[in-house]
Amino acid sequence: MKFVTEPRWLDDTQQAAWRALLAIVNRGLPQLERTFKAHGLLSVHYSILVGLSASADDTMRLSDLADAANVSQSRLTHRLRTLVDRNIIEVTADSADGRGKNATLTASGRQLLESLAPSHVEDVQRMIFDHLTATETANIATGLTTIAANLCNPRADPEATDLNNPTIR
Amino acid sequence: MKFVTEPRWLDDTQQAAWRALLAIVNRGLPQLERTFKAHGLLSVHYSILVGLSASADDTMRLSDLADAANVSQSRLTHRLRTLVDRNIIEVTADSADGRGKNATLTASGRQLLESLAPSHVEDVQRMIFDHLTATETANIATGLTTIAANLCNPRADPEATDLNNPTIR
DNA sequence: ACCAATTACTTGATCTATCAACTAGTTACT
DNA sequence: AGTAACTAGTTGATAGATCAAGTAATTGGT
Repeated sequence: MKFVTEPRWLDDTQQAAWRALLAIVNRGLPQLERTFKAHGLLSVHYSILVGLSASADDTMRLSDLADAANVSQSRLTHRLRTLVDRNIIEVTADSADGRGKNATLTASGRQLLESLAPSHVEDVQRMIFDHLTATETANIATGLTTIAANLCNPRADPEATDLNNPTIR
Repeated sequence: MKFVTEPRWLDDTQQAAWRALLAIVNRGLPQLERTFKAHGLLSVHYSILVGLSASADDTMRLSDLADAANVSQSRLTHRLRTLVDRNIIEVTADSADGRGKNATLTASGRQLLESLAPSHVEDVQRMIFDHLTATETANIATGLTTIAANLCNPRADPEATDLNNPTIR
């Protein structure tokens, strides 16, 4: 006798949510990419600029920036090349920690971000929020935020979960 | 005097929703990919199998299949290669329309799908729905479905919008 | 019946993502 | 102080995504 558990299939509501999410990701997001492509950039580049601009001095440690932009360090390194070459950001060695580097938004980088932002937010509004009531938006924000909060950090050690913490009393 | 409209910036709620969505896409979905990678497949492949299995006779026109899987025809063609080579699906010319082709799930293809599905839905449950109440799930389903319904079909002609239809009366 | 326009799908070039392996600097332990 | 383990970031190989251009069959207008 085998003890295989019956799969926890998605119910109709879950299916609808999941299918819709996949549609948004696979059809919607590529549309947003095109706005950036028109400027020779990717959405990753935009996320990097946004991440930096959110910092007080437009400067961030690369590892923190990767985290803010939801990308791996490797991917950040690769995508950073373009931005440095075009003088959109500058990367300097960290004086305190010889391993670390800091990325800073240049003046023209900030200018670029500010020129890109309006059309991007307009794209997002048209694609996403124009179709929702304020209540629906709030509901989605609540749910998605909860989900996002429970995603483990890609940079975090897989072993670092405390699932195996028995808490002996 | 310039007539530039002030950008429709995202409010706090919208920002939260959008940031959470990006986190789910950029951190969560790659995790799901890994389950498929363990079987030498991509999530695209899985979508293709799901699309086919949803059809009555496990058969679909390639263009319909691309639509069901939310991918371009080109991408479908490229990804189909693996599936055909491994005898997971079969592709045959359509007798009625000489241009068209039909993809069919083979017996071993269906078997593969059925072996993959349980771990995949478990992944989705753990990542998404385990963190939501039934009400939250329903709310998200409603909102995301509305958004998805308003995404234009990637296969549709960009000129085909009726925005320029003056409706002279 | 003809030919232009459209549809269905494929191809190949180019760019992007991922992953494992690598360098180098830092921390912690003894 | 010496060294093992860890952290920060880079690199390069491989594979996937995208896009424009291609082939071939079909439709529609005259």
